[in-house]
Amino acid sequence: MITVINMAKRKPGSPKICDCQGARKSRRREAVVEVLSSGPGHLNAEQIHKAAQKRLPGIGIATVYRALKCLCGCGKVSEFIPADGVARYEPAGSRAHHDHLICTACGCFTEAVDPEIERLQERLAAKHGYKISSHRLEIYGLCPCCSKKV
Amino acid sequence: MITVINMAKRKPGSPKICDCQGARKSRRREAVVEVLSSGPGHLNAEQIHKAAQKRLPGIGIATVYRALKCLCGCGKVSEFIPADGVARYEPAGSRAHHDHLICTACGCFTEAVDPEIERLQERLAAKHGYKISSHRLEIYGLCPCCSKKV
DNA sequence: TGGAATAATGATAACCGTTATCAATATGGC
DNA sequence: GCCATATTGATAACGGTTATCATTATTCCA
Ligand SMILES: [Mn+2]
Ligand SMILES: [Mn+2]
Ligand SMILES: [Zn+2]
Ligand SMILES: [Zn+2]
Repeated sequence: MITVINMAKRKPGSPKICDCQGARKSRRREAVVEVLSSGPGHLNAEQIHKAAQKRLPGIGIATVYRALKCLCGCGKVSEFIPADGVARYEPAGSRAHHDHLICTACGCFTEAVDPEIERLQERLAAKHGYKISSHRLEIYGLCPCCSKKV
Repeated sequence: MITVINMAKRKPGSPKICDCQGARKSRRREAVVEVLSSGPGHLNAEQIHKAAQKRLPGIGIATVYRALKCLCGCGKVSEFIPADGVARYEPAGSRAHHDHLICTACGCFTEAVDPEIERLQERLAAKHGYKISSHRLEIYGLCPCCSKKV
């Protein structure tokens, strides 16, 4: 689920949300964006931090978390939290919605979308009188690679 | 996702998994089962602890967590972790699989199943060469009650 | 039935991902 | 350059969960 930051509730003087919100530019946020857009998707904060340190050796983990919140807030990045409870991040904005197949053996992520499933979710929600704002579908199992290894 | 406890890896002398596994009977585990089977579903550990204390005033939170792990391990209870990261528990065993509609306003849970969605998930997984072991579908939005209040 | 073996328990420390705090630093408009 | 303030890094705090360990409860069998 994408963390939506409520702009209205921000205290004056607190950090701006992102470049697109009139905030100042910073090399750290740029580094985080570069890591996300160049590396493989579905990285967690620690992995992003390590990758960012190769570009900016002194960057702290708190700054990475702040940048991620920032970038999620303005839609450049999307966050999702799989069953292990550790948030993963992937570039968003130009990328379309998708669900995830997650391998229980190697932990890899495969992106997938079934338009019919998406439609049926709307139907299911409507049947129960719900107005959908978002959904989360994760399928756990063995990826093709790990299936062979058994 | 149900936490599966690997019996083969248990060290000798460590607590047995559950009554059904040859473990000793205990009033605390019984109390936790009673709370789960009598109360509303989708309670978290803290809520279960409070309810259990009304039956057994001295019961500790650690025992509740142990009992829940126990009961999940032998299939009497199922655990799922929604987007807030806090595990919820509901009686399982006799109950069939279902997905959840979760209200973003009041936090209530509605259980729902669409057989077609279930089938299409299998198809989607097969299309990507996955062997499904489990899945998680959560739909977030406004419940009928909260929709009216806007 | 009384112990011995050991499983279960409660208190609490530890853990881990994440967020808050705060003094120091970087940025941008003038 | 100067000032206002946004950003930063170090680190403490947080919240849910798990590990530790001494004490207590349960089971089994002599
Ligand atoms: Mn993805
Ligand atoms: Mn349920
Ligand atoms: Zn795999
Ligand atoms: Zn509601």
